Amino acid sequence: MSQDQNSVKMPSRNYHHGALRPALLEAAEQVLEERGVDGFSLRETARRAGVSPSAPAHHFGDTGGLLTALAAAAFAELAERLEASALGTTRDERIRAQGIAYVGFALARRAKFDLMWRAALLDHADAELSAAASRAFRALDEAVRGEEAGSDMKGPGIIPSIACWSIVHGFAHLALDGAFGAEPGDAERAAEAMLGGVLAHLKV
Amino acid sequence: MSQDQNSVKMPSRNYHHGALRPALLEAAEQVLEERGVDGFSLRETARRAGVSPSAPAHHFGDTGGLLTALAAAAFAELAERLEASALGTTRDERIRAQGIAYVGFALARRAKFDLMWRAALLDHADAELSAAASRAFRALDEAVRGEEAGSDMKGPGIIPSIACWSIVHGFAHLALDGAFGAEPGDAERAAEAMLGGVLAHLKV
DNA sequence: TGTACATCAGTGAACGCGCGTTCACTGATGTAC
DNA sequence: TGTACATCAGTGAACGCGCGTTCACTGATGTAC
Repeated sequence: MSQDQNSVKMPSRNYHHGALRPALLEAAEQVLEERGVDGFSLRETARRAGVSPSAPAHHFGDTGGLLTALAAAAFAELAERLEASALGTTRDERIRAQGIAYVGFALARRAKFDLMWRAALLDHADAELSAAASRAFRALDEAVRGEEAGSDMKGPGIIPSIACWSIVHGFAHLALDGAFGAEPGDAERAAEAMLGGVLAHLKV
Repeated sequence: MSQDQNSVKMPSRNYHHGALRPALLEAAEQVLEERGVDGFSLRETARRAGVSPSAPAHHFGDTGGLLTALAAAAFAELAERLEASALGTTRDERIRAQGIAYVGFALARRAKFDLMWRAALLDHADAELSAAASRAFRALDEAVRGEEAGSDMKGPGIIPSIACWSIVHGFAHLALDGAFGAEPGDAERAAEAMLGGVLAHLKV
C-alpha cells in the first residue's frame, strides 16, 4: 500500500507544503471563476491555498507568471477537447463537432477562456503558453485542412482555418458577453439553439 | 459676431468649466487608448481634463457611469460606420463592406472596441447604451435580412445575422489579440490580406 | 550510520502605491420679485 | 434695474482599501563525506 504517495499530508500542514504549485494553480482557478479576470488577486489566491502572500513568487515569479501558467493549462485543455472532437467520419462532421467543442469550452470555463485572450496580462514569450496555444490552433487547422495543416501559415492557404476559428471564436465571445441574454443559462440555451445553424453558414 | 458661443473661454479657466461633460469624455478616451481598459482610471481622466478628482461624479455618478457613456458613444460610432457601409448594390457587397467596416473600426479604436464588450464594467440598464448597441446590430441585421430585419430576434430567422456578426467579431478579436502577429501594423496587414478571403467562406 | 552544510520552500511584517469615493465647502449663474 | 436667494458645478483634503512586491528570516530536506 503506497498510500503515502497519494495522501498529500493533509493533517496539520508542515512548513513545506509539498505540492504548492498545483495547489496554487487550483486556487487561482477558483478565484478567477468567482471574481473574473479583473477581480483576480495574487493575495487572495495565496490565502485560499493557506499560504503566505509571498509564497507564489517562488513558483511563478509574479502575478503575470501565475496567470500565464493558468492560461497555458487552459489552452492545453482546449487543445485536448478539440483533438477529442475530431473523430467524425466526414470533414464537415469534424469541423462541426470542433465548433461545438470550442463554444462548449468557452461557456464551461468562462473566466479561463476570457483570460486566454487578455494578451496584456500574459507573457507570450513563455514556451509552455505558446506551445499550448499552437497545439490548439493546430487541432483546428487539421480538421479544416487535413494533411496540409501547419503549412503556409501566413499565406492564403490558412484562410479557411482562420474563417472557421473566427466564427466560433466570435460566437463564443458574443455568448459570453451576454449578447443572447444575461440570465444564467441564456448563453448556453442560445448556443445550443443557434450554433448548428450558424456553422451551417460556414463553407470552408 | 457671436464668437462668445464658440470660444469656450480657454484663457484662465473659470470656476465653472462650461463644457466639462464632453471634455471628460474626450480625456477618458485618451486615457483608454493609452492605458487600455485595465489601466483606465477616473482620477487620471480628471487630471487630464484639468479638474478635481471628484468633478466627474457630478456628470457620470461613478466610474461605471463614465465608461458606460463612453461605450454608448462607441456603439453609436460603430452603428454609423455600419450604416454608411451598407450602400453597395448587391446584398453580398453590402455584407462584405460592413464586415470590413466592422473590423476596421475594431482596429482603429482598439481600446474602445475592447471596452464595448466588457460587460462587467458597464451598466447595461443604461438606455443610451442599449439603444446604441441595438442600432449597431440593427444595421448589420438589415444588410443581411433586408426587410425582415428586427423580426424574429430569438428564433431561427436571426441566425444568418448572428453568423455574420460572429465571423467578423471573432476575426476582429483574434486580430486585436495578436493572433496574426504582435508587431504594430501586423493586425492591420493581416486583416487586409485575409478578411476578404475569410468573408468569402460565409454563405448567408 | 552520523554529521555538517548547502539548498530549497516557505514565513510574515512592512512598504508604498494609486485608486474610487465622500464630505463640507464655495464660487458662479440664473431666476423671481 | 437691483437685489435676494436657490441651484448648479466645481474644489480639495481626507479616508480607507486591497493590492503586488520586497526583505530578512527560518524550518525542512537532501547530499557529501
